[in-house]
Amino acid sequence: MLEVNPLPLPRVARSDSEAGLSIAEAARRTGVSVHTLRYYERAGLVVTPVGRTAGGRRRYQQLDLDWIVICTKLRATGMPIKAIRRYAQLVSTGRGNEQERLALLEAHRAEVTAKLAEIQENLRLIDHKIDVYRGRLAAGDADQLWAPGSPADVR
Amino acid sequence: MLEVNPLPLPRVARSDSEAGLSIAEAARRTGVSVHTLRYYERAGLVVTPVGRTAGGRRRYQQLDLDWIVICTKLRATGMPIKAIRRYAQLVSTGRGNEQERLALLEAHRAEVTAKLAEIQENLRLIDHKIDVYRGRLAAGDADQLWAPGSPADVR
DNA sequence: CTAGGATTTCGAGCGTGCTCGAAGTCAATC
DNA sequence: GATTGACTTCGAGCACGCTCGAAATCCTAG
Repeated sequence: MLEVNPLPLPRVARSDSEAGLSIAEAARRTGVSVHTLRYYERAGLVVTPVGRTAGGRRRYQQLDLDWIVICTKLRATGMPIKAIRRYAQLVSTGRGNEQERLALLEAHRAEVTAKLAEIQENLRLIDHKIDVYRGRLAAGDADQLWAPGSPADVR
Repeated sequence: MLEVNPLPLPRVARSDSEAGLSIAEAARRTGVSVHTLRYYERAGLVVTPVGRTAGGRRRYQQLDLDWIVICTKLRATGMPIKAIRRYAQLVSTGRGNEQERLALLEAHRAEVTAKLAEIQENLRLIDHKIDVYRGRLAAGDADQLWAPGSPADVR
């Protein structure tokens, strides 16, 4: 767990609405395209509204970036946009819905582990085929152990 | 290949073009919808043309089913339709391209293992969050260890 | 022979998650 | 002020992998 870091604010006036990173810089730091950043915002994935300058430009704070990175990680596990939106809603609503957040995460976790198991299981088929082909090639093309029209296994 | 049967040749018992399973039965046995079976065929995923009755109905043999199951397993690891088509082409072309088949499988294997690693890595975030929420709920809602506006960690 | 269910082809539609483009705004520099 | 480039909104477009539908045909039961 991270420690809360209460001190590091004295430098700049924090309520300055111009403070923060441009969308291009936020994209660079999170590894997400500016298009996708805006899409995520439109899709309701943000917990707290991204700040804006007087002129309407987005200004990203560290918290925004952190949340976006969390979103990308959830996406990387296959969590659908809708589920992330729901989770974001729960988080932004604040305390009192921890039970539902937990349920959402647990449900997704179950899907991920099931998917992992499925992939791993089917990866064995690929490994097996790779072994077969390596064996065939090592033995030389002409020397076929199996007849043509042979078991599906050798395909 | 099947023989055209314009003349009465009632003798050859098993090259009967009516033999084999209906598409509905093939769907039932492979766990793939009839729509998808036809789609896979259109998409060029089949190694050998599925047989037809005189009336034009598909008749699936065991080899066809086996291949379809292989396709579903490759799909389950995330192999794109295009790659499966390429692999099917290589297989149906026959001997002499084992090197390319192997390369295709190895390339896909690399993608799968990378994807697995990524999912597993990001699953840790989910596990961590689940732990946090379980801890929070076990400690009682009112007893928050962290302040509101706390680190992204507790979201 | 007729009814009706299964199957055919092939194009269209759908859900997901971006990705792009047009037209306009903002802001820094000349 | 004018130019230039980053940024804005919002709808459209795209890639993928199915999924569906319409109209015609096949085949079996009655």
